[in-house]
Amino acid sequence: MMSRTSLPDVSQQVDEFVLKCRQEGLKVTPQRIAVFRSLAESDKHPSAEEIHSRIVEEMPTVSLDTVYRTLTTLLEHGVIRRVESLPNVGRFDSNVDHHHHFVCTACNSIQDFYWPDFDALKPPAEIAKMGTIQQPYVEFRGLCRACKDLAEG
Amino acid sequence: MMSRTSLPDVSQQVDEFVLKCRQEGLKVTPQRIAVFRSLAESDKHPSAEEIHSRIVEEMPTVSLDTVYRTLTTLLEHGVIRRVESLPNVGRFDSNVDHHHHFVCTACNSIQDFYWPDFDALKPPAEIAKMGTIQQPYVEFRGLCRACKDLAEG
DNA sequence: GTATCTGCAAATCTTTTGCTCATCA
DNA sequence: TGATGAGCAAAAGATTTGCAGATAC
Repeated sequence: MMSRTSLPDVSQQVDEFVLKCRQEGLKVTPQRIAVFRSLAESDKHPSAEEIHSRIVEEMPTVSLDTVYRTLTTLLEHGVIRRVESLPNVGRFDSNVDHHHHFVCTACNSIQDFYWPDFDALKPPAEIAKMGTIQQPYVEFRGLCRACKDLAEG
Repeated sequence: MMSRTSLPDVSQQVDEFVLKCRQEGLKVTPQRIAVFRSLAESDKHPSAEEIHSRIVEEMPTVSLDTVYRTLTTLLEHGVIRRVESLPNVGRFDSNVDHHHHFVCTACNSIQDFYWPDFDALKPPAEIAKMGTIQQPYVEFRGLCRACKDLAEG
């Protein structure tokens, strides 16, 4: 897999996006293209609000709720991704020890685990350019036992 | 570090909590104890709402905003932790390739990176009991270059 | 032509805040 | 007693939804 430190070819990404939409039975509208292009042009992992304020400049009538709806639709079709794994509700933990999480993508349950082999691993060299690590954290996303059993029926 | 697969001793944790509050100059109130105890008793990483509905049973006048305020205070003093690293605003990514993130805890910027050495690592055995992994994901939390330079003046 | 999408407005949900009274140290 | 915290109510911020008109295929 190619690293994306170099500028991605946005128009090519948009072309692929259009194809993917057709494949998925999604209508290709100017709003959807604008939302996707804005996301593809940015390396800042923007919020819905930020995407909206960026695209209103060229498309003044686009509404924020269309941006939200578009993002949700594209997420559901796997065209884009959300950085957070959990829905927007704060979740808290009285365990302040260094530990990691297994997050169930179906029921949003969270289980703690420890992983000394990971803790011993040396971060990749390119990280030094990004900043100073305070906490290395692993999240395994998947189906928990209960949800898997349910799914397999 | 001890694994917490066995039931933690909640009253001992509450005792430590009381000491920690005194150390930090925080008043020890019944509401704060109730919030902390509820969190310590749970292994479900509950939300503010869930903590509240749990403690109103024994303390009917406690308000939800007190729970929020208490959680915020305890977070600020490092007594508890929030599972998510980012504030409650959805952040999106057009890069659906397998990759990891460096998240700045000061400015919330996010940088992508790739890490084949991690991808090659075998998950700990205890994970099998938890469920089926779909995506292993690493998040390095720390200060990005810009924020670090700012902090160092 | 028709199912799907957009824009608008309003609603919902989560979290924060100002104020006043109560309480812990 | 004096600073800090709690409760109430209202506000703020993020996201979702119902509906009527518009548009992609």
